Amino acid sequence: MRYWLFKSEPGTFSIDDLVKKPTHWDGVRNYQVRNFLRDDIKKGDRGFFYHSSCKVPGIMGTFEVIKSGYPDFTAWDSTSDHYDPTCSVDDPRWYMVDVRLIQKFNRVVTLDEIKGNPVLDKMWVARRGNRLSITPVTEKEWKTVLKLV
DNA sequence: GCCAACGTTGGC
DNA sequence: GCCAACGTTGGC
Repeated sequence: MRYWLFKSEPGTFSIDDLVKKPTHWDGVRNYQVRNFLRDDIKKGDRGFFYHSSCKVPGIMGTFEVIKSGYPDFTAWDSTSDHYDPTCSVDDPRWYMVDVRLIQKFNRVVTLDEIKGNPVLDKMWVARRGNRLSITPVTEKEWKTVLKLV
C-alpha cells in the first residue's frame, strides 16, 4: 500500500464535499500527475486531503482509494470544465481514481506546521514551486501527521 | 492581487 | 530539438 497527498482548492472541492460522498478525482491535466493516476495509485492506497489556495493551507483529513486509475471521462464531455477536445475515446490521455473519506481531522495540520516539522519538511507540498496536485507521501510522514491530530 | 516557479506550446 | 513566450498554480 502506498500513501499520497491530493491537493484541492476548497472553493472547488473541499473535505466537506468528500464527507458527503465518495468522488471521482477527475480533471487532472498534468502528465506527471496523470502517470501517478494511471500507473501507481491503486485501490487500497491511502491519502491526505490537502486544501490549497485558501486562508490556511494544510492537511484536512485522510481518504482511501476505492478504484484504481481509469480514463477520466470528463475529457470527452464537451459540457465539462475539464473537456479536452484533442482527446479521443480510443486513446485515453487523462486518468482518474475514485476515493472515499476515511477521517476528517479535528484540526488542520497546516503548511506552516509541516514546514516546521523536521520529519515533514521534506514533503513535496513543503517545497517551493511545487505544482503537482498529487504527490507521494512516505510511511513515516503518514504516521507522523496522524500522530499530530 | 502579486509574483515566483515551472509546465506547456509553438515557431524556427 | 531548442527555447522564448505564455498560462497556471499557489503561497504570501
